[in-house]
Amino acid sequence: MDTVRLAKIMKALSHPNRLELYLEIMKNHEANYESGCDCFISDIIGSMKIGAPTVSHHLKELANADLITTERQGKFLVARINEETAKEACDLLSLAKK
Amino acid sequence: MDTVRLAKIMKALSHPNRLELYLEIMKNHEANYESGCDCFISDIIGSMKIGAPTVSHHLKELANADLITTERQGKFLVARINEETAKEACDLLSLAKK
DNA sequence: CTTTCATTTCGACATTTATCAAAATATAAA
DNA sequence: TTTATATTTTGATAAATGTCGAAATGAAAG
Repeated sequence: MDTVRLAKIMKALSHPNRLELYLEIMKNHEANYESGCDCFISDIIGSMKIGAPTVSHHLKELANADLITTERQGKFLVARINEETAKEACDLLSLAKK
Repeated sequence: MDTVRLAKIMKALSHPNRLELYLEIMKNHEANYESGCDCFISDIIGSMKIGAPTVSHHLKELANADLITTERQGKFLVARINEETAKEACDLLSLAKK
């Protein structure tokens, strides 16, 4: 992985509200992994301190960094964690703790 | 670890030049771990695309996020990786790949 | 078809930030 | 003490960014 791409991933997680959004999606991801349920953005928006336009903007940045994927299901938007990207970023940081 | 602190760590690694600086320190860190040598900033500056003032600024941000520590040795500045911080950040990302 | 609800786009604004040149400081060397 | 080298501070500037309100779009429901 090149430096620019890794920096992009880090940047996507560098803002408190956006990181919180990512962690929230991750929480749903883990909770619903076996049940097969999905993470609906509409459920998350209510619990966050920022408005819907800003959430939409942050979701695009997370998706643009390949940290999540999104898909529309009818009226709603569903988000999923891209495990591979998180793993790549983590692997690089891991070099420091060897 | 709280969200704000983790975001701060990510932010410190979110700029290509600053990330490169961190990785460069890490490289020295690993190369010199056994020999006990240190990472001299003066050696790094020449190989980077940015000037000394900017490097100094980035080092402060890395140190402020607890990603590195710095110490003056005579004329020179020495940087060391704080392994614990990298591990914390990595552990959080690891949640995604379980 | 109209209404309602979820999401996105647009336009704007205030804040942050990366960078550099120039000056200042710190420390070693001559 | 003077000179040379490494780093930091200051001041300034251009660019990026997070946020919101209002308007637009997509899709289901009545």
